[in-house]
Amino acid sequence: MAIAERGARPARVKDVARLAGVSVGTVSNVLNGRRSVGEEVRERVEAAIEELGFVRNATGRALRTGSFPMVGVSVLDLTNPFFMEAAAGMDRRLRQDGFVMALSSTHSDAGEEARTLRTFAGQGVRGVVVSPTDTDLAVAHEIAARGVPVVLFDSPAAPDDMSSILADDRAGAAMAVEHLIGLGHRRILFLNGPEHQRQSRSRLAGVHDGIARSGEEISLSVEELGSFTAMEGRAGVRRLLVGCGLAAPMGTDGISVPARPLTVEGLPEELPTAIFCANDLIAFGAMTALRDAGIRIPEDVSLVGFDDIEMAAQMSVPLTTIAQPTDELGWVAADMLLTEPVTVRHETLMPTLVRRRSTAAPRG
Amino acid sequence: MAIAERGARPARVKDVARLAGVSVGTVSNVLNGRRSVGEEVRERVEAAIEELGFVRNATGRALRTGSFPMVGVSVLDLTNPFFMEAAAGMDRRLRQDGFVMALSSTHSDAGEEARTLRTFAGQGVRGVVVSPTDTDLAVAHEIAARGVPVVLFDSPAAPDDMSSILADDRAGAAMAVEHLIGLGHRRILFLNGPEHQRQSRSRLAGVHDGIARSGEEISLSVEELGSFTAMEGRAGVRRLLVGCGLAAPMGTDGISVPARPLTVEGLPEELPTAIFCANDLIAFGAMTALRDAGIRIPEDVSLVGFDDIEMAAQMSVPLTTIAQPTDELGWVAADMLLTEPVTVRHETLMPTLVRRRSTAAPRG
DNA sequence: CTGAAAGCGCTTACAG
DNA sequence: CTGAAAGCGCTTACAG
Repeated sequence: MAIAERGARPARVKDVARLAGVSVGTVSNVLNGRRSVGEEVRERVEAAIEELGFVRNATGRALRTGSFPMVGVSVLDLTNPFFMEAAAGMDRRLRQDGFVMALSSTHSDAGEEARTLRTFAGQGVRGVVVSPTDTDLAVAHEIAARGVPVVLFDSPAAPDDMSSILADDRAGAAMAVEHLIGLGHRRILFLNGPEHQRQSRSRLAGVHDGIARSGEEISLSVEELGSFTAMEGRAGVRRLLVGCGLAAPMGTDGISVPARPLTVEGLPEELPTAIFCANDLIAFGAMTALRDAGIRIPEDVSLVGFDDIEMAAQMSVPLTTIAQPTDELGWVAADMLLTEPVTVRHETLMPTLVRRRSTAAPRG
Repeated sequence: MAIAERGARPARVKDVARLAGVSVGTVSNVLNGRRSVGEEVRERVEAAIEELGFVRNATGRALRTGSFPMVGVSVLDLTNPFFMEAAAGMDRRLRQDGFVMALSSTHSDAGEEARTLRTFAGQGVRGVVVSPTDTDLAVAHEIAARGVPVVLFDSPAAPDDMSSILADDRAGAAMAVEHLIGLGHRRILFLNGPEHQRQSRSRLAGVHDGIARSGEEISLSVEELGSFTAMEGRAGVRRLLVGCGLAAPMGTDGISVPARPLTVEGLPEELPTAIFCANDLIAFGAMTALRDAGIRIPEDVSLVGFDDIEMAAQMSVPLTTIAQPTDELGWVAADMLLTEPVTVRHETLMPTLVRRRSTAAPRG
């Protein structure tokens, strides 16, 4: 049996009006509290609504008012914990106003992003929050020009027709490096994400800031990974260890080779005493690779992440990291689209250092 | 400047019709390919659409056709990797048909779930997929009766007005236990989720199936955790270790106390040789706690998870686990709502064992 | 093959 | 304070 055939036709304003003995305009007025309605009439209408189980049809309303109670959210990857924690914050804010969150993943593909944004616009969303694939904001500008408010998420301010919100990555990265330098580290590796992503560039700048500000002589090496993932972090550290003769090359099956036993005295000079990872997922992979090689955290190598996703506190060595105010970032992004009048705004939130157990003074 | 004031008014069918010199009905016909339209006329209309950058307004369309190109998805927790990987599968299927996914988290609260479902229904969604909070499906039935197709996700078949899709948890759990018994394990701990969740009960039944089928004498202990999280898994193993005298109690700050050194001979008899965790997150926490105590995986204790979330392969010891066809589960759930005619269907998919490095023959 | 008209469910000036 | 009517953008019988 086809589902569509089931079920009683739901009640409409017209049905409510008839039952209450008033006009549909009056029903609408009590629904919206727009004009003063007589006490007695209001009660009759409310009783009718109750009796019929009437739920206002959002489509009809949207057609009239021009906007559907929905906000579109376009993210790069649905399975990225940082985005999802931010999405949870947006959801919280949107629910307050009875809005719905339309969520779609672009898989970092600009074409998919364009499709998604246009679909949202065609559906009369109240606004769109987009974590942009790259710096080409053409389609975002296009829908903004069509009157759809957009907020750029985790992205810097763009020319005046769109809002933006992000954490200060540069300052956060500087904090991480200053923390390490403060502990006494002088040989530091920065495992960065791909350079074409804005976050990578900002965090690298912050690393240099931190070093400059410390006034210390720091030996810094930077490795650019292909993505912000655990797999890349693991492979990156593995390459480093192979280079130092501390591990055999990765098996072709992608499963790492068991570590050789290792004594502390055996750690070569080239090995950094601290690794700063551009996000927690990279740090997670790095931790695995270090552990495979029998290198202890933080005794042999200190590790710092970025984001403070939920998992960070649960890792086998709880991770010291730069915490983004992730939930708040999401909440504010949604709020920018809901509080009237909707204007172009730019917000930068401050990250904070969260000390856990993966950092300590360097060995030796 | 308020954003709402910006931008040119977007083109409507009327504008296209005027430019092409035809009626709006004809424009609609070429848009929907419903009736044969003259070749020359079609070209004129298409040119006009192109020139005006016309995008069909989904709200007007929805009001007329009765359904908005959107599917509502209600999950228990937006930051749960299993749900998000499933949501990615739904998103993939929905995008194919230009549908949008409205995603909302109920935080396992029945009241929130009711609100979410009613909101979706009021928005004229094509259908709803819901991962139900508990066994009270009253509101799901309510919207089904109002004509909104619903599919129960990760939930068993309900009485005939709703579709359902899930993996066979019971069979999966049996596989896990049979794998361990096959390796020679006879003392097994099952770290289960809360008993009020259907998954926990099914997986426990599967554990018993596996033991019964093996014909071996197995010493099984079962510990029920408060939730399917890493934190709970970690705490559960920690309690076990404290009970065996292998670890100091957890510090009040929630940070575990450093492990005491431990020799293999020192492992007490009461310690299970294998732990089966009701999901990968629990296994992740268990791994951390074991590592803290200096217990090796798999040499001292074997560990099996459930779900095969992305992280499973990246853990410090890559996790042997029962893989749910998560993406497919999501894809099929969405497909059930999109392929016409929409009928009530029930699907059960089979999980599979994925062997990685966290299981081996027992010590001794 | 094409057009004119009705209508989906709601909100909002406009009269009264 | 309340009602009648117009109209948001589209689709679809119904005529021609």
